[in-house]
Amino acid sequence: MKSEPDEVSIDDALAAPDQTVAWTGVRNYQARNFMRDAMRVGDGVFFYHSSCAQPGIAGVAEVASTAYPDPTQFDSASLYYDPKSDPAHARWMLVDIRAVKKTRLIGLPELRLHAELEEMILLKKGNRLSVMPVTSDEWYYITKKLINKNKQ
DNA sequence: GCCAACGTTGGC
DNA sequence: GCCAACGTTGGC
Repeated sequence: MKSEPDEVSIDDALAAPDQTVAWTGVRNYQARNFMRDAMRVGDGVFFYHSSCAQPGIAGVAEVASTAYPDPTQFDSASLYYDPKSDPAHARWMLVDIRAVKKTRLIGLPELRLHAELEEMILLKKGNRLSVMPVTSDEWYYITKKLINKNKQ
């Protein structure tokens, strides 16, 4: 899951009550569908920093709630306000995310070095999704071999 | 700031 | 349903 660290960084999430943040602001249907339909409480999440000097995986987190309506869509003062969303049938859903730990920054160039990861949606040309699935093979490869790699 | 890639909108 | 125009994302 991508977050702009200027908005919510892994440090911000770790500092939040219960280390948990609501994943507000997703306004893409595919990304919403992954949160609404595919995520289960306890699923592992890579916390990715985007649109910043050093984009990459910055931490590990987990899904901490089932999907519910994103409150910012109904807040006319919010950047994420969506006047077309009907409160009776909310258009945008989100999940809560609990930060587990900060990791070393694993940037895109490093991820691209590994043939085991070449099918990652994150690394596909033109991908712009802010929420996307990771296969269990990719999850274990990154958590076991990259995150826990002896400090280089 | 640039720009490729993609999603959304809306006229027809 | 098509598709041009437009807006957004996000790495560089």
